[in-house]
Amino acid sequence: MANETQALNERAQLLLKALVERYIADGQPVGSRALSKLSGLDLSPASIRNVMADLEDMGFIASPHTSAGRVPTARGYRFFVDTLLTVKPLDRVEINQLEGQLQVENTQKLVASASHVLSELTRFAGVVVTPRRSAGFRHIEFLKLAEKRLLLILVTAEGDVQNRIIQTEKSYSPSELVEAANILNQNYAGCSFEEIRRRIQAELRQLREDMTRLMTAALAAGDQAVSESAEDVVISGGINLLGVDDLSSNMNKLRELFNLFEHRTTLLQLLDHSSRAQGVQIFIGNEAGLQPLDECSVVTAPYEVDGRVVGTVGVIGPTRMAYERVIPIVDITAKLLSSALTQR
Amino acid sequence: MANETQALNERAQLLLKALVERYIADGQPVGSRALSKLSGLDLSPASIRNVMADLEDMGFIASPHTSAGRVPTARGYRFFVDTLLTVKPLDRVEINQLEGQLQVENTQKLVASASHVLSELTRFAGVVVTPRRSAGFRHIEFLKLAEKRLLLILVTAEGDVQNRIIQTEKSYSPSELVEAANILNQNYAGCSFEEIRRRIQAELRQLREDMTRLMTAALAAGDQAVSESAEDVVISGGINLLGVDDLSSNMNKLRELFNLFEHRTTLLQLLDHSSRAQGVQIFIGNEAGLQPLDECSVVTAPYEVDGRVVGTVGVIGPTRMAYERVIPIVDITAKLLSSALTQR
DNA sequence: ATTGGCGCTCCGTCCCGGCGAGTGCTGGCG
DNA sequence: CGCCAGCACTCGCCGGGACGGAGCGCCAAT
Repeated sequence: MANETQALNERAQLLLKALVERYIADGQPVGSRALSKLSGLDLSPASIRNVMADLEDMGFIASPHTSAGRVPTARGYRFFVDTLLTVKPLDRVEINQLEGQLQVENTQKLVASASHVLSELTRFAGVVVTPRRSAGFRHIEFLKLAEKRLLLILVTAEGDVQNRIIQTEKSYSPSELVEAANILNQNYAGCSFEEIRRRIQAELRQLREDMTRLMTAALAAGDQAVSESAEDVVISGGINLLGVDDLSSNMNKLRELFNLFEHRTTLLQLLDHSSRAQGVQIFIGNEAGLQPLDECSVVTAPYEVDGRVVGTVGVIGPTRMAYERVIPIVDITAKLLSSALTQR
Repeated sequence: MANETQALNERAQLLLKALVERYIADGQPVGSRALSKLSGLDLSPASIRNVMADLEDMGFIASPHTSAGRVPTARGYRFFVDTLLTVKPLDRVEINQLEGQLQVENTQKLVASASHVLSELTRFAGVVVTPRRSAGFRHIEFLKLAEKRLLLILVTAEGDVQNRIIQTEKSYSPSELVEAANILNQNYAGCSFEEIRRRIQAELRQLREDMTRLMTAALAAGDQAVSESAEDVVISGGINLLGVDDLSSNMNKLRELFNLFEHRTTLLQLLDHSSRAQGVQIFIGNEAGLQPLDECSVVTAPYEVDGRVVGTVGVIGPTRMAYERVIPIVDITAKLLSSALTQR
């Protein structure tokens, strides 16, 4: 009677599955009566109730109050996604549509559109962690805007472009600017800023002092530009969560959630953490360890460039979400993003 | 008795002012009793009621239901901001703080931070229309990413940077790329893409065909990059509106509002429209002509570069907002943005 | 082991009445 | 004629009580 703490016979699993599916479908607590019809098993409501009582004891389901039906707990969802869920992969047509939505013009657009696609397809919030950059640059360029005002343009190793305005102490001529850029491009492309700064002191003693100063200023600005835009998380369609009744009933919860969205760093930690695993990963309710998310699930997948993981995509929605749909969407989006970035 | 349709004697104005101020302060309908204490006038509630009845007839105030106090109508607010309101300008300290929050590293950051500052200071939604660009470019550059894959970098006349990936049919050598960039920079910097495309056909017949093809491709991509990023509106802190009780009670209204935020173009029209006027402009409730905004006010001000209006900043909040604070904030932000952009 | 039946618990809804706030009106006063 | 005290009236906002429905747990019968 008491040693079924771990075991879960087939019947119980079937019923749990039916219950979760039903609850996901219409959001109402599921009663024994409804379950007896749905499950496919030929059992009376009374028998079902016994099983449900067991499931409740084991912590898979719970009743919101004495006489409502049962609702899956976080643990129930966990078991569901781990062993009961059957995901049907997206068909070709859907994948093509999805791919068509990605804007490949440049990295920023790509990331933004990926996030947007996730939110559109799931009608929840889409998140994408921007790709980690390697430390160096591929190309650097100066452009004179005004007397003592330069525009620094910097192409990262990944092929996206940063820019920054630099104030200088003296006015450099266009040819000086070209020269400085050439030196940097020819000798130091691909090195980390840290490294360059060390080497430049030693190697360029023969240069005029003002040139060295220009270059150090440029390197500082470049370093800052790259590190500042380092890792960020792009969130789309947070507004969709307003339309989710599970969440929009708790106005306060909702506010906490949106506050979390503003504090990017916290979210970043969670998503970064998940980029160590491979494949789709799911955090249900408090598993994420973030209180504002305790009625939410986060479905994530890492994406890569040339086989190296550089970021994470994901969806944030209510625990009561259609996992069998969301999971493949996140999975495919990560793969499409990987391949779009790898062609660079 | 009936010909005060337009006139509004001093007493009525004073009472209207007191009523609006009180209502803005605590959001409760204001009764005659409260008003008699607040107004400063030595009048009994009964007399006040007479005046209030007149104000109601004239459409300045209304009662939510038979026996609540009165609430300003859109027309009431309008009269209030037009003739009763006394704005106190921000003091130096606040202006300095505000200025410190603007991130001048580049145009995108500047615009984003301006929008953010607006939302932080007012605790409503901040909006900024990105600066209109002139049609041409200042500098153009090609960078080879892979065999048939180029990165096009384009600095606009305003000094900000666009980038775009171009697929080419043949593989160009680095020196060819430099040559093409030089031709474009030396001959056509500052011209509109339209104009260049016309001239290039005529003037460059002597060039090899593949060079012309490269340049036309670059021009097309550049044109697209510039026109696509043409005018957009950056919204910050829309979430703040969740915390505004006036709005968060009507879940549906709120959703409509956020939908509006997603449809940037509609908002853009409104804000563009307002950039024709000069100085701070206010749209109260339905004055904006947008149904989702009928319980909101929009406070806007145009900003300029070198004396030419190029965009608009603004705040979107509930009609019940502290206009005397919001107006100077929007005003100053527009001015700071103007001066930050003009120094380029 | 399964099941029908019974009693119980709890939620959601509706209805009702009291309370408080605020109004409109009237008649009296300076 | 302007002002004001008083009064009756109208609503919205609770809080309490009744009712129907859904669902459960338990038990006895099969």
